[in-house]
Amino acid sequence: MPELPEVETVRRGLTPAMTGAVIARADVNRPDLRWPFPPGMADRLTGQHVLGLRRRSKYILADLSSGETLLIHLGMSGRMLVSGDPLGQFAHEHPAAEKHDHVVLHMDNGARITFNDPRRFGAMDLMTTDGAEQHKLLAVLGPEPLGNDFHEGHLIDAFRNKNTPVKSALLDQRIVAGLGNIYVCEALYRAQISPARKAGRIAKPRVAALVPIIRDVLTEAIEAGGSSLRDFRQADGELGYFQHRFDVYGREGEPCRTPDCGASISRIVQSGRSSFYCRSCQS
DNA sequence: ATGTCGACCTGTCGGC
DNA sequence: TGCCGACAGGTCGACA
Repeated sequence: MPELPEVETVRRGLTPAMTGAVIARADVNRPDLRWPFPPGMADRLTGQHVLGLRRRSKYILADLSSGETLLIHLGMSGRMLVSGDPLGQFAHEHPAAEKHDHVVLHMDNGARITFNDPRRFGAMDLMTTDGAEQHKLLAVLGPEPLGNDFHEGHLIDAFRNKNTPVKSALLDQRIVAGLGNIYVCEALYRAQISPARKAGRIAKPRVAALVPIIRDVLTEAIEAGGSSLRDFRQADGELGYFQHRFDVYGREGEPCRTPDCGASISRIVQSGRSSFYCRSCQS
């Protein structure tokens, strides 16, 4: 589920349950996800106050009172389920444990945070909060697409002489950090740029136009609560479940939404990933 | 340096 | 019903 808007949605869902609360107990049910967990992870989490939850690209960062920061990545299939009743408004039962519940945080406010990840491409690590941005996984990241460092000049520079398809370039987290397969497809459709076009062969005004388009797509998706299951329990007890309306992603063979276009959406495979686009509108 | 590709995992779905 | 291949929201690291 996780590109930037989904991760931001998860972060916002976790915040009322975690920020200001204490991790009373941490169950670590296996030694690793994509990589081994850091030594003594359960002990290093237990008893810590959660000072705040930040997001960098697709990573959630939980700052702890110990001076350490917990890094969380959801990989392809990672989910964070909040259960219990942190706000004291309703009496929710904790659900039964499920297969692939790898880490469970029991908060002192009664909330329970369950990390479930069938494919185990996700990750967790601990680092000192001071200098967290130097963590190996964070140090290589490019600018936040919604931040001030992502601007026309940056993208034009990054694309200059690039021989790789623009689809791959936008998935490159060193160029801009947070896009994934869905939102790259959607942004390229709005920009009317073919995913197969070489990044270095797009006219500068068209590259520049991508910047506000990317910001818009991501902002709209965040406002919509992400494009996938919102599988955390809301403060009002609702199980959020939002389905975003895509223009192209997953719409192979369906009609292009551009008025009077009449073409149908195509799917091609680029570096092993599906790209959806309109051959008529995008070049 | 740059670009491509396999690898890491489990689950689901469609076709035969 | 069962088996098999294709595919899935990511990205690291090996290799040309």
